[in-house]
Amino acid sequence: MNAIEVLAQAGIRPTPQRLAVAEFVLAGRTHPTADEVFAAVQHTCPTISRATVYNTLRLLVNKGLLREQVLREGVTVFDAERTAHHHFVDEETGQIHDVPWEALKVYGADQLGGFEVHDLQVVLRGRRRRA
Amino acid sequence: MNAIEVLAQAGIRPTPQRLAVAEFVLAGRTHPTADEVFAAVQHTCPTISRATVYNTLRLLVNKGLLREQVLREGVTVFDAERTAHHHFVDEETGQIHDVPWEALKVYGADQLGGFEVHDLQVVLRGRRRRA
DNA sequence: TCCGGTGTTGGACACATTCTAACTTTGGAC
DNA sequence: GTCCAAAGTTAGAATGTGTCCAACACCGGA
Ligand SMILES: [Mn+2]
Ligand SMILES: [Mn+2]
Ligand SMILES: [Zn+2]
Ligand SMILES: [Zn+2]
Repeated sequence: MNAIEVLAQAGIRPTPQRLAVAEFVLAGRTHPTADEVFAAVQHTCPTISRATVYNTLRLLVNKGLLREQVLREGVTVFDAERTAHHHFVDEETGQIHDVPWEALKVYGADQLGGFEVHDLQVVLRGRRRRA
Repeated sequence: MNAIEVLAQAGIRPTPQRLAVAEFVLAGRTHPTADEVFAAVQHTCPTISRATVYNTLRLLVNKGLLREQVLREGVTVFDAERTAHHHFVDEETGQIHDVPWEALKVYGADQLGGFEVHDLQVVLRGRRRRA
């Protein structure tokens, strides 16, 4: 399913700007910031404005096609992977890597009295080992 | 051990400003932002500047007396609890609650090939059940 | 074709944080 | 006790991320 179809299915009118943003952000598994999306999208859509990038990202988040994650200081990153998973943050490069849900087991969350847990993830920080 | 002793032990000259910040931030188990520290500290030290609050917080972090946490969008929060623990973020109030390390068990982190994990925590988001 | 709604744009604004440059305080050296 | 260099503090400027706004452009149905 290509970007046009994805937008159509979500009831989003597929303007060139929205297509450019959606194609970039929904395809990769990097965890780009809004500004990284803006920079990337300018190649295919040179006149796009920062406001439209922010508007489109918010739209995609509200429609459930994209998730926001609070993983880096001072910026929001966007995540096209919508199924539950964990994150490893490389403290040197800032790069964020997905860790599959099945790779880690977390026990005890359902027994935390007083907390109604809507979302849970393990956040790991460290260095990615060079190959 | 009071704040003066803590600062002395870390080799930090105990100015009135630093004492006010340290007394507030090291005592509580809330997870205040820099601005919340600034507001709180003005009661005891009305002339303190934002720059000094930021300087002192960074100093405490660098000396290992305080930790920074990336848990809320757009702001850094500070954490006086230096032993490993997890966090529950109330999505309504923004309040952050500590979850004891022993309350949750995480398995599999040591088998993640390619990642050198320096730090690990479970981040839970949801609503705190009202009593 | 016309028109109202929708989308886009650049710049203004808001907020968190860092930087800067001047001023103040401090703790020895003498 | 005086003096000085180092350390600390300060207000405000600068930077960076994100939102808001008002004007303009586009589009789809009457
Ligand atoms: Mn959200
Ligand atoms: Mn840190
Ligand atoms: Zn992810
Ligand atoms: Zn904590």
